[in-house]
Amino acid sequence: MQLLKEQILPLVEQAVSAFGATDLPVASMLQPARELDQGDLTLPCFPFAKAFKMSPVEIAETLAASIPEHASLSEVTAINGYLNFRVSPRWLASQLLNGAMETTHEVSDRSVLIEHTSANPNGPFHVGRARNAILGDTLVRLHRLWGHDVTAEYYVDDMGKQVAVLAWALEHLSQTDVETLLHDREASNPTWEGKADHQRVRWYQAAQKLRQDENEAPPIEKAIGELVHASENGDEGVLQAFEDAYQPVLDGMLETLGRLGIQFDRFTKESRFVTNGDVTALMDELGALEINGVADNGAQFIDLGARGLKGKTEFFYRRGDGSSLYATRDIAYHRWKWSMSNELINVLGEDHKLQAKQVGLTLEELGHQRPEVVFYSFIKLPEGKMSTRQGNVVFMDDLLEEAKAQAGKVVSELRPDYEQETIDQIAEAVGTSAVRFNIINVSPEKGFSFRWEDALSFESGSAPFIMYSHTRACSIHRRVSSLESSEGSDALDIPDVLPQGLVDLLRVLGRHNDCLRKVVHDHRPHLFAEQLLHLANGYNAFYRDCYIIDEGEVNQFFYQVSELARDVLRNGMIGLGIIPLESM
RNA sequence: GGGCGUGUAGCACAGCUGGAUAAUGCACCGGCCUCCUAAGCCGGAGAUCGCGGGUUCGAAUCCUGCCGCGCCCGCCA
Repeated sequence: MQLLKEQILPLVEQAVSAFGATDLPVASMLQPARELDQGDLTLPCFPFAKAFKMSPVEIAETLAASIPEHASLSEVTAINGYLNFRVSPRWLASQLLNGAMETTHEVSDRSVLIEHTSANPNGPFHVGRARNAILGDTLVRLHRLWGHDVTAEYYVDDMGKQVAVLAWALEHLSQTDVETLLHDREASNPTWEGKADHQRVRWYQAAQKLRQDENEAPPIEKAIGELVHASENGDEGVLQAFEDAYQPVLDGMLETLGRLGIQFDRFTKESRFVTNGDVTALMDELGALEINGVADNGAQFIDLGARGLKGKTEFFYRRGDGSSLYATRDIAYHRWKWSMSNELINVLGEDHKLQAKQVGLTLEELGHQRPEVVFYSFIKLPEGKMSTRQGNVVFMDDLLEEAKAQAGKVVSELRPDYEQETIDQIAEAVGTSAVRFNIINVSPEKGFSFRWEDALSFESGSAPFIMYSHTRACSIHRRVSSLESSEGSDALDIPDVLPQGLVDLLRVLGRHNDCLRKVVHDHRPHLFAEQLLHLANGYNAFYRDCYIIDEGEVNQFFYQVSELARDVLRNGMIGLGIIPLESM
């Protein structure tokens, strides 16, 4: 609890220096207590034992006796060698209600560019890709909540083999060809008949099937190879044909993402860096580097072994025919990004780790910084990995429909008096929020198996649990507003003894911005999801212990705490992409 | 073979810049709606923190060796 630490650190430092030791890192040793029933902050005294020639238990006791009383503290105790500090709930309440949470935000003029998702536009958005989008968008939202200026960017892969395959298929295969080729596959869901991503992916899949056929493949490979080659050389006609092929697919994907509340500020096409000459200039620069190397056929690489890369150290950036590679263009893209922003964050799948390292080292070689990268492990189905090519996927569109249907069922049971339109709205909000939360709730590096039952859980550890607490606060707000014609007393009267539920809520609120700070700096949004669960839980206990409206009378102190919690909940939910409904 | 990541109750998952009784949800057992939304609240039971060594006053956390799982090791994207 930074709020408390600022107050008592000088007291603790003074008490410790009274022992005669001056250069001890008291500031970093004074830490949040893990055992919350023991206090809010703790100072383990074990490291002092040697220097002071006393037992930790004695040190803690001596220190406890020498800490003066302070408005922010209700209790200082020594237990088993720990010096524990308990915050004064009254002090905490007055701090929080007087805007302490506003001022703990970081003041910064940094502009942050977060690139995420950037999925190849070759088919509908599936759950396997969802971790990138949800993680990335949550980072965007949380940085904004913290006060950063953020640009969310999608890098459009508009010139690779995947788009070439799509373009080729749309040009050369008829609907009948496609359906014949895919006769043994599941038919496409009629719900999405009008959605281009769902339609065109069939062409893509059919082409992939043809490419596996020994007899059919050679001429197709040749044609596709020529297309790729032309695109890499900046052939505008081919690039235009590619765009015509993928843009409707991309639009369909973005529609799906929009339903999850995910939006982008900018789309940057890969081909841009080829056609504007950046890639050529980059390759010339790389060629002049000391660690540049040339292969037998004229292909060029730089040797990153001397820069700490292990394993295969040659990093190829130019083919024998002089054309660029994906990674080369990625480096050009990053140089451009550095010209736009002073902090770069990329969200990438773990399969990109090596590539990201190569790109980062190369950027450093060119005198740039490397971007920060958030890696995540793939989402699998219980049956195995998802793949658009093999058709083994759960489409996000289907997941969201199912989530909405399940949520709708719950709402109709719980609120039989609601009208259908209201039920639909709530169900949509609950469904999409639950899906986001289910994915953001676990740390990115951890493997994740998608399970319907988890994604559609609407109970305690879920988004609806948080949403529900928020609606309770909203309900109170509505009632109080309707009761009060004029504002109540202005001088706030904080009672001497506060109910436990209230104290616990204040403590959760007191830690809230500590959590957000850590989450934004370390790129670990799942910890913020956990914080919001604690906050919702804290609000529920407060709600149980404190009757804000008792026999028609509004307890102003309770109400202000409720309003603060409502505001923090709301902003936190927006930060996670959970929709803050006012009733449900 | 090499590199990176991961392994915590029946299931899922937090904690990993070393610190107290390892947190939370699901499932399981029991209690709470004549009072602000019970999608809630309270209580109970459930864990040799993958296995073996080491460092330390103290190890889920750091080091090391095994084992399981995932990803990567293209002049593909």
